[in-house]
Amino acid sequence: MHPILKSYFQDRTQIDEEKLEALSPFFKEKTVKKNEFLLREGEVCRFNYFVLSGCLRLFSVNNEGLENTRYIAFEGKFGTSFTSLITGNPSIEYIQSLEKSTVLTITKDDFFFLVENEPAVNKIYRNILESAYITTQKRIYDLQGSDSLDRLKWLLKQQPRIFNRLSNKVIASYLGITQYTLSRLKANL
Amino acid sequence: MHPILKSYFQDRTQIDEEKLEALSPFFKEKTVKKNEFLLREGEVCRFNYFVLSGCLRLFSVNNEGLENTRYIAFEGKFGTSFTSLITGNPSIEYIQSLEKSTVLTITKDDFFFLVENEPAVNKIYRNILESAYITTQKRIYDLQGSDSLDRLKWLLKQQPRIFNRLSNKVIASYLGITQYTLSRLKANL
DNA sequence: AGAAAAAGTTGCTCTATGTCAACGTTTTGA
DNA sequence: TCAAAACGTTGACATAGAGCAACTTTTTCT
Repeated sequence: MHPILKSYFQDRTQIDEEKLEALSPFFKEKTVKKNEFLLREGEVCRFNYFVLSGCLRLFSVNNEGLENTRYIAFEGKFGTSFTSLITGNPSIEYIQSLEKSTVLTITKDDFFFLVENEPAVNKIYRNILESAYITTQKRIYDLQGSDSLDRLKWLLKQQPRIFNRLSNKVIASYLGITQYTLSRLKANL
Repeated sequence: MHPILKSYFQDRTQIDEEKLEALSPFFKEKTVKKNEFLLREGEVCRFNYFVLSGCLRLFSVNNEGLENTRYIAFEGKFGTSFTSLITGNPSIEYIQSLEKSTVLTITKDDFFFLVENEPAVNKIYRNILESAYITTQKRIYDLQGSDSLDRLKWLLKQQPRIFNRLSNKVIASYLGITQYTLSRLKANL
């Protein structure tokens, strides 16, 4: 098993080496170019992705054609459209690599089979959902109750990788503001 | 076991009657007055709540003293500050009843004990987290990418109970707008 | 039932942020 | 490596929604 995924499991479960190796074949390594799409709006999501290097972003396009970014998965994180994966409905969001990336892919069926039958994967899945809950709770309150400058300051402090590695356009779409506003805020920091 | 909670389990798991009855003693019925607080900001959350009648809201108060509502749990739903329950950290949000309500309470320790040891409760917890994921994904995109009127229309269609049973003040705090704006939007619907 | 408090409405004004256009800089890809 | 495209910045202007105040209506509490 790839050492980054191995650490991920060992940090979150008490799984033994033997079981870890048994999980390994479910994950296939895949290289994706910068800006490549792993999922488009309207498609049913069929994979869960674990990022080894690079990063993936989850975003949607609203009525006016503007992009809104919901989540960035950096190296050492799972990232997929769980909503589509869980419901089997077509995705309302896109998955796109923002850098040349390497990911491990596991199919939806394999993933949920392991969730049901392998306690360590059940635990991992619970952990993913719990982490998502915690970060989105904060995110909803931020989007409802903070102005752009406070959101930017928070990003700078709590998510420096987003600020340092990604384009202004993506950062703005993550903060829920235009690139123009972001550019002005940065000039006044 | 209370019939509403029983249906909740039976709709989501294949648990048998005997096991259901074994779970029953973990849940204690509690009556709460309208506007009563079950959790305040800064307190560590110690319970999970299942609403039998009435409703609970989860909200926070921002820097300027304005309330932002994140979630409303109506009858037949679990509602608590899972972030505080999971992390053990003091809550950043309040839990308040908006109507005279009856809830079943289960302690944090009992709840997580059952999540680990009773497959049906593990499944229920997974289901709660998955539902939260699905609704908050949509909510983030709405807050980022729709204007107030579109959010109101969506609420009207998708969450009529919120629109019909709750005060304008609460509805506004759920939509992330002021009560003034909501009042004007309603006049123009 | 009736006083007091809370909630809702509406006019006026203000402000943060969006929109559009122009222009310089960086990145991309043949 | 160089042209084209994408990205970033900034000014001028537009606008959705906030803030405040005055007033009416509804709810709460004793």
